[in-house]
Amino acid sequence: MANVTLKRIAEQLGLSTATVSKALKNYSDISDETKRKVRALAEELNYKPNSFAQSLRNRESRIIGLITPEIVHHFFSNIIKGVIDAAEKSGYLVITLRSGESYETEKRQLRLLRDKNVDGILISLSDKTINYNHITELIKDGTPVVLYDKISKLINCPKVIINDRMAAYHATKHLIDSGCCAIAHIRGPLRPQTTIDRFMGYKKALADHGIEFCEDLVFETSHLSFEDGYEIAGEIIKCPIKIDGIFAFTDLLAAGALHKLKENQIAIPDEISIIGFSNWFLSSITSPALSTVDQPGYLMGQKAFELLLKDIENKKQGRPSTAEIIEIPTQIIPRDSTRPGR
Amino acid sequence: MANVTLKRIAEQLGLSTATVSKALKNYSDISDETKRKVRALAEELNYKPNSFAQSLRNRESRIIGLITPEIVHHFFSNIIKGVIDAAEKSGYLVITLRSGESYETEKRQLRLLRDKNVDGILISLSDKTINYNHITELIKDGTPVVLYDKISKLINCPKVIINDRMAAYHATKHLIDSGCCAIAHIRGPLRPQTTIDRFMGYKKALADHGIEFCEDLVFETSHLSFEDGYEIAGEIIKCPIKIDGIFAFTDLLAAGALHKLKENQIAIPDEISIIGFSNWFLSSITSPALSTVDQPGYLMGQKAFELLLKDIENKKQGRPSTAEIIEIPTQIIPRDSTRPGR
DNA sequence: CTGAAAGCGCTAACAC
DNA sequence: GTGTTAGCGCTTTCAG
Repeated sequence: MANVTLKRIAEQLGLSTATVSKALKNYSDISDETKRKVRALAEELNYKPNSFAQSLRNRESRIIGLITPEIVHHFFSNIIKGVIDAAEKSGYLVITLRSGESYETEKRQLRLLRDKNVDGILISLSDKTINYNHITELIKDGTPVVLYDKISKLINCPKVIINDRMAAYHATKHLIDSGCCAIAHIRGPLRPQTTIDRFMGYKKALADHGIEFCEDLVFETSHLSFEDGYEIAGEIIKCPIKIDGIFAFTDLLAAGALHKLKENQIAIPDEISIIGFSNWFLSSITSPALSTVDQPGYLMGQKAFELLLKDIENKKQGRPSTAEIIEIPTQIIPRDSTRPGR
Repeated sequence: MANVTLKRIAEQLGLSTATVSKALKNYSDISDETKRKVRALAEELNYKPNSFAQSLRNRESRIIGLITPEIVHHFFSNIIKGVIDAAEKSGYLVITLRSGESYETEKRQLRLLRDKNVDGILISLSDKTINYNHITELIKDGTPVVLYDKISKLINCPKVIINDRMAAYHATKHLIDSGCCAIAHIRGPLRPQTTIDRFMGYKKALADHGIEFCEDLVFETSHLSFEDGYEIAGEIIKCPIKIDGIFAFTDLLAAGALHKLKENQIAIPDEISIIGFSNWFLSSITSPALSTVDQPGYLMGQKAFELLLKDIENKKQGRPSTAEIIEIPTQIIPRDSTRPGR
């Protein structure tokens, strides 16, 4: 039962632990003969280095932390997958934590990760995060941190984002190009940057195409749920202005709206066109299938890890963080809820 | 920059590290006065114990490993969430790994986790796992392991499962009760126990209700994808026997089949009724909404962690593993793709 | 009540 | 080529 340690191997071979350690690490100053013997015995005894001892010595855990607002979520689960896959390839393991969009939870989890001495942290800010001291202090104390998706411009560190403004611009333009001229926007809550950016993109697209912006065509929701989309579509139907296009903040809202419109025998895309955002799986199987904006979560996760790895290396070398910002390109996925553009 | 250690606190206070350590741990043999002083300084210097040193001493990491076949997956992501939430409540962190249904990957990841000295491992077997030595050896070596969802009866350890056989029985019965008598089954690949169990449940339900089992009504698929469901529905339509009910192995298959049937103007549920399995989110938003079997992933994840925790405690106390098996109840969710039963 | 000392298992600088 | 030594930071006897 007693664990196999370097010491044990050393004793059995009449060597010192130092020699055994070096032999296993293939140091050049150990004779081939010794290396052979050491390796053979290590193999035989099924030796495994004790990771705690290694970490203690080397001051690195080869574990990183990942904080995500949600796990059961098409976009975020793709990010998680991207991070975990990329990390594993580079010899890192990932501790995942779910903030549930709570500021307090986010703070607590950051502490948990720091207490575990993870080598770095990836975090997407919760919608309720109003203050960034918990992050900036962490960075100041030397923990590499990379923000992904929901970021704050006030934090100086590497980031991976999509250009929400541009993506929303193109989504809106897609509706305009296909002939819509009274375009509603179902937006999210005021706080997160993504909501603001998508709203701005929407406005800009209207302006650039000579369509007057109208406050009454913007519907705000807080839950980003199917039900919310459904409800709001009810308002859209009743709206005195005859709306012929909808750009929804997210696919779930769009799907809910779609459902309501269908119930009301409104022809889609001919009477009203709809475009969502995120390219969730569900958008491909509604009928009609939802046009949307693809937001490549997996890629985003990979890139986020790569940035973090770079920063971890920088720290090791005593170099400063790069604070590099990677923008992941998005893409319009035209399906059957919008008409072909010209 | 130098990290705050016990030693540093001890020096500043003219105490020994032993005393400081005990004071912080509130040992009864330290004077209140000393405790007060130590705590105050620790607070002031923002002392954080070094987790590597602690782990090395205490031989525990308070980290567990979780291997899942997939991450972007309604059911499994719910399990992950359940595990992570439960673990966090008990002071454990979770390293998640994705086997991607590969036996080799699964083996490698088990090794990674063991090398990191995690306190225990939760694993759902990949569909391609044909040999269980990698698991049994781990258990023999003393690592607490709990299997969830995709298990093997040949491994003796705690498990959390759903009663697939029973669930499938009830799903099939639901179709029978609503008047179907030529019921097709879209099943998964041969290997995993879940496929076999659901198939058995289907057969048993037919038998118990005087419906003859017919080989030709069983369609096998390997991908469990929307497309596969779509393809197979094509075969179902062409089938010489007039099928009036479909029990699909999973919601995705059912949704694909639904789509094909609708394209062919087949009335659902009147001409053909469909029931899926898992209660994925998507099943609630198809039209008609899919009847299905709810498989509570979140609960499953929680229970899996609880069992693991018990086993970790058992190991600490030198007691043997319980090998307890928890069966999570499932529930039929009747929606609009089946008729109301009698 | 407090401290000295040993040691968890590993690594690296420096001798020999 | 190999060994000695000195820790990494913490916990826990066991003395005093």
